[in-house]
Amino acid sequence: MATADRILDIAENLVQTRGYEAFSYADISAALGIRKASVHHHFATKAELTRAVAARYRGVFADRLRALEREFPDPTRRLMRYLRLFQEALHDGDHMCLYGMLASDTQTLPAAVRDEVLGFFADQEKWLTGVIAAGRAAGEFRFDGKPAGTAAALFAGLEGAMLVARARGDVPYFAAVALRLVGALTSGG
Amino acid sequence: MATADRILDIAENLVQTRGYEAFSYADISAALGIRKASVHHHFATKAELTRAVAARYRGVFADRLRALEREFPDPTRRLMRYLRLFQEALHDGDHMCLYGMLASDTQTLPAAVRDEVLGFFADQEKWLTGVIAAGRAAGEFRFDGKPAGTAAALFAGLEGAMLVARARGDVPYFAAVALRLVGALTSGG
DNA sequence: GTCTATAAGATGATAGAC
DNA sequence: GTCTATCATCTTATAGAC
Repeated sequence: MATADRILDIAENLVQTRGYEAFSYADISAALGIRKASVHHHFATKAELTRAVAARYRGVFADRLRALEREFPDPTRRLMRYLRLFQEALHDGDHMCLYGMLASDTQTLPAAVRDEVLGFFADQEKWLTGVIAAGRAAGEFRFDGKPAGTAAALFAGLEGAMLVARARGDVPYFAAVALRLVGALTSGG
Repeated sequence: MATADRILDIAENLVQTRGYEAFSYADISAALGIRKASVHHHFATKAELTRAVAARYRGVFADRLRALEREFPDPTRRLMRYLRLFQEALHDGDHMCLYGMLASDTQTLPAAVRDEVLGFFADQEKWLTGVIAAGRAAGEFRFDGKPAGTAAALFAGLEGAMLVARARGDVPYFAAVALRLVGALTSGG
């Protein structure tokens, strides 16, 4: 495995656990066993490194969503698998969603990273809107108003559930809240 | 107004906009117009300063909830006013909920501050549980399961809506998502 | 209570040898 | 690609004068 990829793996974990401000080249150097200068050789600046982490994760997640579309034609099952992706991102309850974490650092974030965060949020709302609209058309979901509004509320709910779950180190809390959000938003009046 | 209180005001704003890791004694010194050493005279360590900010805000918010109970006996109106408190915390779309922001810094937070964060979350879930239970008893709300579960989902949803809204600088987004969460969670099956 | 001065350490980043 | 060495700057925090 290439050094650049190992650096991205380590940086991804550091951002998810500590955030943009609280991780450093020294952390990566220690975890990988090479000097700080060597890390800079692969990613010259922290802005470029974090942008690369964000862009890679976004692509990986988009691939996973496409896989869900292939494997789970049923909207309800597709949505349940989507919840599982979020729960997996929590790891043992000590990782925040990469983009939720970066969002909390919005004010100090390099512009290119912020663009990836907003792009990821837009990706998720668009995908969820499609699933929810298909579910209503199939008679599986019931809700008022446009699908986009329900999708936005569901996505925000999942981000908040991850934020609180990680503060508590409580994965079952996330699972319970996520299920209730889906239940309330897709079987309402 | 006492210097200590002005320091707390400035620190509160800095935590809500930049987070625990990204604010410094130098920021407070510049905003207040006194030297860093003078800030340390009032709050010896960053841990103690942040703990004081967190404890004060928690008390103020608890007072506001008690005021809502006095002024709005109707559960639906009480809940709508609760949403307004969250929206006000967003300011112009550039402030995160103080505790949501600190929650994102969980891993690097002093233990005393983390305790305040978890205490605030518990406060909010308990209060919301009471409002929701009263609303169901009064025939205003309809939902399955225990009130505590619905309260947890609503609170998480509001935190997530604030996180995403601030990243976008979009207050109307928060208002729309908050209303939909309340609608779905309190008028469901 | 506020100041000047200072400390010890971390930060992101660069130059240049191997 | 990795290293040593170095840089300017920032961080939290303290000592002691006024």
